[in-house]
Amino acid sequence: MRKEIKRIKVKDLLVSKSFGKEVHVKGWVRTKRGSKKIGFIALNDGSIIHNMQIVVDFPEFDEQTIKQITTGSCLSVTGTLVESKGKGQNVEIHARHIEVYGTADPDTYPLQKKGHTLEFLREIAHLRFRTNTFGAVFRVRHTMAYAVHKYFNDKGFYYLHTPIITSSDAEGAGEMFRVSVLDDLNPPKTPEGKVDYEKDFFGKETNLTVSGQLEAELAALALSEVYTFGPTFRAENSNTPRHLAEFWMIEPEMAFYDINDNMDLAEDFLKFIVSYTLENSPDDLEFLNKMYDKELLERLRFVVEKEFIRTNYTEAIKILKNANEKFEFPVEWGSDLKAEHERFLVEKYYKRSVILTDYPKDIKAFYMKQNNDGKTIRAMDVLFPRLGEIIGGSQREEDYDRLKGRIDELKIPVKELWWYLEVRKFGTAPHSGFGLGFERMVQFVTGMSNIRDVIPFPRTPRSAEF
RNA sequence: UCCUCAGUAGCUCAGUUGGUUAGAGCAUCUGACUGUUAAUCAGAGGGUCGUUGGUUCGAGUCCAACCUGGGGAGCCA
Repeated sequence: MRKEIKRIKVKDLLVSKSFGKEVHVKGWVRTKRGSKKIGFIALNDGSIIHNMQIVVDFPEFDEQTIKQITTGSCLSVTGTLVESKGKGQNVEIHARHIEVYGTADPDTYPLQKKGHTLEFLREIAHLRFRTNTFGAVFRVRHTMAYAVHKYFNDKGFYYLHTPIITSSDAEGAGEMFRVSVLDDLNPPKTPEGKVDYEKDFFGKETNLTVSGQLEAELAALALSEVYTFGPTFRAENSNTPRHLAEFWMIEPEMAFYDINDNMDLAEDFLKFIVSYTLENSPDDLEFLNKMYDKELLERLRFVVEKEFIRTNYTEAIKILKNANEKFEFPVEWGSDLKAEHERFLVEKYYKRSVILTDYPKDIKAFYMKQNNDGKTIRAMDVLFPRLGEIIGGSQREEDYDRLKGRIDELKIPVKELWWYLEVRKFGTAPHSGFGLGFERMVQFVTGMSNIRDVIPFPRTPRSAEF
């Protein structure tokens, strides 16, 4: 029985200087090439985008083992770490012993050495992690998720887990997925003939959450600063490269923050996420820059370095009206900005990230703090190049009467929201918050143009495979 | 959901005004090569042309519906 040497990750071996030492590495074969006598295996274990080159003197190994080493197979290799004689890598391993953990039949294994389209890889999402691209994307996604927690933790925010099953559809943030255990063929009915949700698991109609904001506000009015970071669900029939039915959203909520504090936080937060990722995932970002988007790194640095433009909705309307630009949708004070308008402001007019504030109250949610002009509310949208709105937020209406008034105006059922109103009755405070779609941020940082390529297993209309 | 483009070998694509037996590159397999870098060179195998129906002597090609995917729009994060 051979004495087992501890396995070392490729990432660590590539910078190792322990030449001449016996090492142990495990991973998946990207390519095998060579002649009858000598072979080269590119081995990747996901720890880094780069591969470890394994040099094999074929005559020293039995033919059966060598035959099993094909693209996609999984190996455990022991050998000597040496300085590479070839160009393209600094170190390599001269194999002494190879164990094949898992074969990958070349006739049926769908991944080749050559590049594949992202569309094809989406159909084999269970295997696409093994490509350079998706390895890079999901390592970057991790780095960004970690950066989110680090940022808020360092600032004294508490990570709050808001419910995934909810009974309030108060925000009106979109169509919801119903959660029910009722017999779908023969549900209990009320005397009026409607489905009787009193008989359902929770005794009322429940859905998957579309936002954790309302609950986060409750916590903020006690813990001061909290944030959520969790799955969010929208049953909208949206078929675009920017929408998912299941996505991850980040929602900080802060007591004693006004709209300006809120903007400061949003800008600082976005810049931190980008710069942290630039610093901690340089190899992956460089790869994505080279393969998919030649201006990616430049754009990321630009976001970090340049101050965001801050202006208000009314000013934006003026600019758009005076713009020498043909828009498909008309620009009128009171109507919401369309994607074309947002992109014009960001990409053509200011050529900067933009924060717009003070939108007309009728195009925004009921909970936003009303300005004294009676027409606008203290909303803020952060607009990014390519993506448009990446953050939507506001100062919240903390005044009980004004909030109640708005709820009544919009005929929102108060009975579902008694708790939300009650925190305005007891020790209310000015407070603010915003929401960020995590995948959209990952899109921005990785340069991936389709949101389905930045979440491991995308859920979209008519698609829930894997 | 609307508009638009596409679906041909495992992958990426070509296929003329409708006309004999549907092609290429890569991948795969076999062979050659003692240091390769998406290795190279030679040969071989590989197809219900998305599905169904229609027009026609004849359909990969024309028409219709549907399915799947891309892009744009709406909804939104």
